[in-house]
Amino acid sequence: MTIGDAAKASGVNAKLIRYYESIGLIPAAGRTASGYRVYSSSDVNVLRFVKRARTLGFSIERIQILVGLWQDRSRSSAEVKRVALDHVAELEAKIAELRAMSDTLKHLAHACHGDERPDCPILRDLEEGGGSCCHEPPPCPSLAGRGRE
Amino acid sequence: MTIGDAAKASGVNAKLIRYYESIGLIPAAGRTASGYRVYSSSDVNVLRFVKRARTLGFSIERIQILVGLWQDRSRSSAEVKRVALDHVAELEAKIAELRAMSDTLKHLAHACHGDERPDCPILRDLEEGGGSCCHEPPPCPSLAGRGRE
DNA sequence: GATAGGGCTTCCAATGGCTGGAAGGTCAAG
DNA sequence: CTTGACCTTCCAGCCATTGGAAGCCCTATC
Repeated sequence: MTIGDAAKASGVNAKLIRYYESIGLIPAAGRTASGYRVYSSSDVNVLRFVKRARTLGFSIERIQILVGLWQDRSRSSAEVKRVALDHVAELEAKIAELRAMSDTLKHLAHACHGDERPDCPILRDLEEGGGSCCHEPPPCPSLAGRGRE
Repeated sequence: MTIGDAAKASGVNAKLIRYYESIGLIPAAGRTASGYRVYSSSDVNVLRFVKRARTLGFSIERIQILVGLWQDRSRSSAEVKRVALDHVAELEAKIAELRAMSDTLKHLAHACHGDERPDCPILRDLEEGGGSCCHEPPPCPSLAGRGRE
């Protein structure tokens, strides 16, 4: 199997296969006399494993660990589960971060008329650093210390 | 004000200020005779605007647009709102993607005993490409509707 | 045997949004 | 005058790819 065949069989781009080899995620493939990389069906299985893991958002670093565990018959499922749950924790943290951004912006956009007039709470928030998302008429002197230190 | 002062006042790293200048996000600062960059308090306001926009996850490209609208007195709030809602849509798409990953992994991790035995549904999923996350003997047709499509 | 095409090889560069370091100039205080 | 904190530029790296250029290999056709 050439790299192109392995790419088709695994769903991983030939270019990406070379990259994965270059960073040591997968072992260096064998070569023909003329220098072409040669792959077996078990190499393709590894590539598919990597592809699926990437689809689930695992970093290359964690995939390296997972591949190692996968090929280690004396692994414990606890080890695998820990890697997975570490990743879940990172995903959840990222989701919470994006969720906060989105909610803030939805709130601001909701308060924005979205018409031809220039007045806009979104820009006001960006200008003021988000300190006072609610832009009430009273000049709120209590906010004097807002964000400048 | 030197770049260090502007950094302190705006909360944007001096290095990042130079970077923002280099990519054209902010205009090139004035210089002293000896080549030091000089900033005014309005420059600091721009930097704070950029910082807040980055905090809300806006791309540099969109921040450029937002800064332009901010400084355009004849802007319409509709333009600003559209930029914001485009960004919200991207955030929501990303959240959905991460949510799907996280849910799949949580499901798999839940099914994993997490003990000293090597048998692990997480690795099985990665191996099989996620085609059959439920590896039960019965093909569980009742689960057809939930999130799997 | 020449040629055309596809696939393979390597290396380099770019993406986004920074961050770090090296090598050197500048400035104020002691 | 020296120290040290600041400033300057440039280069390189992070993550996980993707793209392109230049050139070799292999097969098929004429």
